[in-house]
Amino acid sequence: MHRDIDNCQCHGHTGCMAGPKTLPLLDPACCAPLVRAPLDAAAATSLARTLKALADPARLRLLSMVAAHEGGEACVCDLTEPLGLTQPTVSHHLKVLVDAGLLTRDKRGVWAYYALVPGALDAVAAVLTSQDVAVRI
Amino acid sequence: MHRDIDNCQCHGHTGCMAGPKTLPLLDPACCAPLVRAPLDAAAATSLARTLKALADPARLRLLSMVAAHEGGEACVCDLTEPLGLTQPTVSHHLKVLVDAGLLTRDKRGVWAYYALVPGALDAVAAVLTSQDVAVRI
DNA sequence: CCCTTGCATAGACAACCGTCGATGACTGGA
DNA sequence: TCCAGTCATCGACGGTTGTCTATGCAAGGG
Repeated sequence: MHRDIDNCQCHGHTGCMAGPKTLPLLDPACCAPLVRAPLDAAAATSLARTLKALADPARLRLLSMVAAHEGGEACVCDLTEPLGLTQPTVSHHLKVLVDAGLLTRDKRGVWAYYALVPGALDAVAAVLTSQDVAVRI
Repeated sequence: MHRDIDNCQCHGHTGCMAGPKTLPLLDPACCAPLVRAPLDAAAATSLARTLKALADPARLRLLSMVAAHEGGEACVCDLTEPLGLTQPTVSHHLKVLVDAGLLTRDKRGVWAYYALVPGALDAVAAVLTSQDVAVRI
């Protein structure tokens, strides 16, 4: 019943064997898909931290709004009004997403532009799914 | 800039055009991957509810322990001791996962057997990822 | 018919979370 | 130099959550 955590095959998703600092919150969970072997406490805590950042309606909408915005980036003033929340609340949610490694923040002049971290959401999805997937494009 | 929500292509993941009652919490988010178009409030709330059920170390470990257990099912007494939590707490977490549509509960005699809902985690992963994936096996 | 076993529920409590208004910091013009 | 605009931080408040102990309920064996 021993499962091959050691003999891990990474499927090329971001954050796996890609250096020391990429997606730190996801690394422990890397190569240990949820349904293949029991998670140890550390990996569970790490993955839960990332999922907790995602598990909020406002933050999910922020992610999708940033992704759908022209240029793949948006500043706070673009997001406040369509989201229907105050500017401090939007800033707070964006900070949570940045801290979780899901968004990047780029301050240019007076504006702060937020953008998706490429592959971050895919890495979360890869841990959740049991299917061995092939990227089509 | 109009994105094709109407002209939706389902990739065959569970809960999509598969009847009225399968995975109710995921249906609103179906066919609207996070990064393709802005989520409306209802879809965001629905997806957040499912992710909130996942965003806890104990529940993540429970999911993986149930999946890795022999026969793909486990009763509460199998999970309490390795998890290091009391029996009421384990029962509470299992109820949260059942209510989220991620686990099934089958009472046989004195024991309650929990098992993964097939495709439930894959459906969550499919919403999170932007990649058009092909199942290999 | 009792007694043990497995599980769910109820109630309580501390910790955490989402939201707000108020305020401060910084940038770029007039 | 002052002002307007953008954003982050602070402090506060109500609601939610994870955990526990205590208790109830059902099944099965003496």
